[in-house]
Amino acid sequence: MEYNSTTIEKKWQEHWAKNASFEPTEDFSKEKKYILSMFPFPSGRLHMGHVRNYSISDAFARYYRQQDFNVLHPIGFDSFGMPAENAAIKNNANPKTWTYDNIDYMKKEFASLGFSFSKERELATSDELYTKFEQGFIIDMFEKGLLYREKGLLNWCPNDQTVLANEQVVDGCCWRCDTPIVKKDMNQYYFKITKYADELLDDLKKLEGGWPKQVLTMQENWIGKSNGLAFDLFFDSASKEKLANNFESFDVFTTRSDTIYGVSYTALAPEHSIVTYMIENNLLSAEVISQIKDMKSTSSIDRQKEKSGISLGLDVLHPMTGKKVPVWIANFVLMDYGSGAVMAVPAHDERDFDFAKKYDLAINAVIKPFEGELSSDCAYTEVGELFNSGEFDGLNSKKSQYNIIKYFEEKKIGKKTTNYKLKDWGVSRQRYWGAPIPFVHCDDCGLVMEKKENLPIAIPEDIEITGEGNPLDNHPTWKHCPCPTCGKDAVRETDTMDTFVESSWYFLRFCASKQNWEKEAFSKEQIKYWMGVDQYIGGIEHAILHLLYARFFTKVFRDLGYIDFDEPFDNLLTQGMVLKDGAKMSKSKGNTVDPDAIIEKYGADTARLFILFAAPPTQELEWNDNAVEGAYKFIKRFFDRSSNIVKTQSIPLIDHSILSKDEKYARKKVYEALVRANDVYNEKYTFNTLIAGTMEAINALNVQSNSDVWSEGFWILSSIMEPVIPHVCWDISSEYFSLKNLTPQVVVQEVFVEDSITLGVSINGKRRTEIEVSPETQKEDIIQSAKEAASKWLEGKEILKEILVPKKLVNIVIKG
RNA sequence: GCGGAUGUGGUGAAAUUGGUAUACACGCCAGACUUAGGAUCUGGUGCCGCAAGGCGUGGAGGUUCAAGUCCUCUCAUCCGCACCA
Repeated sequence: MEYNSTTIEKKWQEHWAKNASFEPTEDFSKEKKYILSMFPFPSGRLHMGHVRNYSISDAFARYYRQQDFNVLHPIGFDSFGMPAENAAIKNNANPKTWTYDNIDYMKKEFASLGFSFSKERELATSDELYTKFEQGFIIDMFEKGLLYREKGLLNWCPNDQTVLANEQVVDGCCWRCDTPIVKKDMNQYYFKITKYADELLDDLKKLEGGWPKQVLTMQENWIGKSNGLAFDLFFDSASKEKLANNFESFDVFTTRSDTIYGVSYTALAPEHSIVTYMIENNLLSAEVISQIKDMKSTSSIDRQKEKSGISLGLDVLHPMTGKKVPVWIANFVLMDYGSGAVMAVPAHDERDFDFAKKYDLAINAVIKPFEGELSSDCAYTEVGELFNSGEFDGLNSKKSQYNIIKYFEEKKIGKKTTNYKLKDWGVSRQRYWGAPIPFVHCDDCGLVMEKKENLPIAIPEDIEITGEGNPLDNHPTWKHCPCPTCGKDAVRETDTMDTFVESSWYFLRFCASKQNWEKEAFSKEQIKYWMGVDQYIGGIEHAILHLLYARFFTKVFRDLGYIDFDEPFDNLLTQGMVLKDGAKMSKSKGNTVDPDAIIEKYGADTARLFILFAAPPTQELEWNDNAVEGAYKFIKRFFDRSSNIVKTQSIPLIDHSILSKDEKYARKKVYEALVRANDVYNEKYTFNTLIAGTMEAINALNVQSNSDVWSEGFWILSSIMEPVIPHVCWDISSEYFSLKNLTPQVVVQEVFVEDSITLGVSINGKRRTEIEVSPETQKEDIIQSAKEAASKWLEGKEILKEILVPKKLVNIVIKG
């Protein structure tokens, strides 16, 4: 029979659907594996990145099913978000219709690729049931003080007309549409992720080994913990007077307490409250005010180009010397880090140095190198010896930090402080297609949470999407509701949640079985059994955003008593990108390959085989049409050779000793592939080598004709390849083995016993020739024959040493 | 600047973790079968050299009987963060 991918794949996809082959059991006594790939946004069609992602997770899921684990391999859709709304604006479609149509299409694509997802637990985060549970969690978090509403300076995307979290601002631009963001002062809801900063940082240690180093480092940098000293700088009396005694002092933070004696000026962020006060009370000239305004409206990228500042005409008193120190505004001081004010030590900080040079400010050196001279051309930022530092003179600068912080603490003028780059997670979005934040604004009661029995607060479907303003806000009736507390007329919150809220707990929802699907988000017992995720697979682009938020939610849910573990994902595999012509596949570059077209031409098995064969999963994958063709040819050959199998219900018993050399070699290659397969699925994840091993085995089988060896070979090979090319393997397996070989395979050791061994012979480590010996040959005899074989190179030379590496080589060390 | 990674044939990539470098595949070359093939099959294919042989894992050193693998320095590329006080 000729290989026909379409009929074979259709046949087995129908079989799997009919038999619900991939549903996990509720038998919690079985060992489990939770295999999860990051769920897709329903953009309309799968792209090759998706195919790669799910081909990897499917290989794991199918392997562990064969190994008799209870496997959970769920799929869902991260279906809220702006593209749905943008599509609606563009095509005058309804976001819900658009989304669910896309989901239906993508589900068909999943099926046509043969992915073994659990169907029962399929979900879309825009489902009202999902919203209901999520809003319940939000209320719980609010009650615990982990969600709060506050006015703040926010990242605003003028194109998407919404606020963005810090994590969603990439190079000063919107992560979605690349529009430069602007700062906007408005009310916003925040998750108190900073409360967990230390734990999120410390627990990265628990993930070592299971997560790629790169991701751990990125999270560590993002949290950005630094230790230092915080203290107040007090104004002198003239300055206090200027400020009408509204300000006594301001707070600064430094990691370089050792440079305290070198402070020669201080700098405030242009957004600092003292600056704002001075502007509002006409303490600055019109020209200065306009300069500050310019500074504020400059994007963070442009601010980096050149340092600029303005003297405020104020002085503070140096905490150690009591000398006057001028106060400046500087564009490089960021309002959202520390207190928005710094002490400046130009002698030992490059930024401070540049600024001091530009504005001709004093440069007071207080650290000198242990050896050599201090240069005045640049800031000396290395460790050295303190001088001009009062009682601390002569100390090692690094070590003196301890003494100086201690001094501040004893005098009660400052204290040891830890700062983080991590900010609270702003979650409200001024958009329609999201889960409403379940709060109500009441004139009498203020901000009130919705009652849980009223959940979900679903979004209305009869909306008009114009692209201007928030459709929820514009809806004639939706936002009007009774106050949950006093019953008076009140107004609903019209902000919806960041879609990253949905993806922060979907992996927990997947643990819920269909029985209690409606009743509860998940049960403790189910969570206890299924979590943590044994293998999580997704793109590196989520290294910070999603993966940090999901870790945060896990810790919050633990503290709320829903779960009792700290980390959600035991192992993380970050797949590489799919490239074509050296660039990431993207519509804008026009270098995409449509998975549907590949499936139609070659079949899903070919697509999956190519993707897993062309590169290890963590590396970039370069698309190559010829190599896809090659994968197709291999499957055809694989299928074609299966005609050599004799039908059997169990693996054939073979007397190895009577086999020919070729037959023995073929068996060895088959079992080598099996050994490699176990290695790959359990440890290395380099599917490319497993596939290469199978190809070698087929090549070796092909030069012999023993039907038992063929049958045994296919019994094993179609088992280990099933996770990769499931359709053709099920077809062969059902035709010849009644599917009985899709089980754990036992490695037969006898095939590795060789009749003779080929050893390389090296002289001084350089390979010269080889010898063939029987496995029983004694060391002396082996070396003797090695010498004979290499006599040409040994003539007249003095032998210094003879080394035998069993089964590998002989190395003879000679003089000269 | 800080951090993380990666450098192996014409190409994608292997190398049992210190033991015969380039498995497997793509491409290319030759041959067979063909009216023909971009189908199939067989063989060849790191570089230099007629050969013997020499050279060869970004580069330079080092450790070792033995280095793609370990150490030191260095170069290049990619990714992330970045005026973070």
